[in-house]
Amino acid sequence: MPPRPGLSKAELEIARIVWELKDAGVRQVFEALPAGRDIDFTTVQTYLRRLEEKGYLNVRLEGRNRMYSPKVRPQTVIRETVGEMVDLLFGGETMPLMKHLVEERRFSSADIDQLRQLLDRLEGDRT
Amino acid sequence: MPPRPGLSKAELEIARIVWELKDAGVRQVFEALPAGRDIDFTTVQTYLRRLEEKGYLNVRLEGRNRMYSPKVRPQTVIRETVGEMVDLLFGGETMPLMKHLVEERRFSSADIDQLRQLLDRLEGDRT
DNA sequence: TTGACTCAATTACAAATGTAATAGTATAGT
DNA sequence: ACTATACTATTACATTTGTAATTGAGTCAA
Repeated sequence: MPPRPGLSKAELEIARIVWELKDAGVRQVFEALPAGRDIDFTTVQTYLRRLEEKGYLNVRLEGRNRMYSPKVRPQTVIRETVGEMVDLLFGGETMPLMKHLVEERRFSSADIDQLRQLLDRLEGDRT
Repeated sequence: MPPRPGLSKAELEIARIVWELKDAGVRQVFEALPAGRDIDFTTVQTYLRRLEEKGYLNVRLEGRNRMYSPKVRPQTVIRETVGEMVDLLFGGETMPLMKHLVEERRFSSADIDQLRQLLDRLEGDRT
């Protein structure tokens, strides 16, 4: 169903940086890596190239340099990735994942309130 | 942090079947595959072997046959897998994922109610 | 006892992934 | 013009993953 090959972990990590920067060359992406993420400049290059090959990024030549920008929206990638995980871990059902998250991950009271509001809005929209 | 190598998609698929069957030989796992999942018997064998090598399954000889059973609880695998995905997609924050799920995946009114109850309980327990 | 089966064990192998070295080319400073 | 810089492009390579063929050994039916 996804018209593109899936992203690997490392690719996803790099894609996120490009989403954030909107438009960036290898160097910028490289420098935007979180401190402590020890990875070679040329490795970042490879990931960016693969992201482009897979259809996730646009490339444009800025002089001699390649500038990368998002082609597929984060939301789309998120939807596909989460969907796949729900299939794999929960046989395609979302509720068990929700349950897991609510029970296993820590939420603040503010978070809980926010979630309640989300639910209210959701129900409102549907009715 | 995870003391075991991660699971690949195919391995996860097979692991889920073993969790369900509790204790099963290759043949049983093979037969428990969803109709339409076209995969060779020996491939299932390979996955089971790898799952054992990676420390996710126990093996025991039943006569001449290997019987596999879960060694790591589903909950643990789920926690690790979801955690990794949250890191990768949302920089470690759970709320954006919750938001995504609520907004992008379809929930029935019953689901929504159930979620509310979960939240109530959560808040109750904490207070 | 000889196939037909059923399993397990071994081996295979291409594609994907994580990671990088190397080589080539333009650019900017001296 | 020459060299250090900064990029790009090409190539590499081990590991993991998806998938299976092959080989060997025990078992059952005829």
